Amino acid sequence: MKYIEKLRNSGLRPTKQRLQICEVLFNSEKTFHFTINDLDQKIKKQISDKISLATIYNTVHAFEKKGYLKQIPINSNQIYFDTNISDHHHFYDLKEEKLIDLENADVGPINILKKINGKKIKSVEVLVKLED
Amino acid sequence: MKYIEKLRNSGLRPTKQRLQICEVLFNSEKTFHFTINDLDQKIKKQISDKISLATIYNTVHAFEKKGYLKQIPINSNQIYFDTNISDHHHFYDLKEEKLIDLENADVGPINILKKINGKKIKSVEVLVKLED
DNA sequence: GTAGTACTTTATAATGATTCTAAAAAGGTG
DNA sequence: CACCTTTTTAGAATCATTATAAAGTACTAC
Repeated sequence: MKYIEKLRNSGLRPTKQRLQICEVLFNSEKTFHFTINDLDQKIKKQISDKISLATIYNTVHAFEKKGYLKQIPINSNQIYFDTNISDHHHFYDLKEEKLIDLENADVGPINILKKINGKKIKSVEVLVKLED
Repeated sequence: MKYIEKLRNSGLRPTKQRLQICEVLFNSEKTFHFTINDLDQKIKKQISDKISLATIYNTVHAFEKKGYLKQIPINSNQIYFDTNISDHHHFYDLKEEKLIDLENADVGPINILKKINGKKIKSVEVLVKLED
């Protein structure tokens, strides 16, 4: 299986559940945005075994920590994740409550002029809210 | 009282509670970031009357809708608000879990090249995550 | 392969922020 | 003041997320 090494290399045991979640998350043409609830539904559709909600939470957090998923900073009652881990940004359509990718090339270069002593920049994320 | 007109002009009755919350939010030299819990604490310290938590929620949402407060897009278990409603951005210190204002001038001009049909840009918000 | 250990999964309970409810209180108008 | 509408309130309800602790599984050494 193609995800066994990936998991092992990052110190995660390649359990059946994790491999199945990898299939759902990473085995698709396009990257996508999801909430835990979205993912739970998707798993129910695509996987015949049942995976407990707690495991889904654990796995998503583990994958995020390892850098296989990114959280999308947005105010919502649920946390949004992205399988696109490249450096990029988002549109947020307020009416449809939908996220749309915004590649780095679609945003001019961003230069943060202010420096904070002893801290370094980990990421720069742009959220563009859209209305009709 | 200086906030009576402000409230009346936006169609909100100037109740005792709303005026007191205005004092706490807007009667300070500097703008600040807060969660509902932060605000609740601040009110308890500064105001002798008790204001119910439900009223604080109602009022903050009403003020946000009227444009007197802004939500800060950030993934957290609590919603962060800002009394600084000018067009600006934020640093987020991951370790200290603290927000720091980033004026527009501290960020180079941002040019969103991609257009979405039938939608217009309402806001562009930048979140810069900081680590040690 | 087996034994031992550490990690993982699981169902369920607990937590905690936010929203809902419906009754009491207060503001606004004539 | 009398009336109607808006607002406040305490407490209950909701819902995403996290904690718990027992059972199951992966890995390592022999």
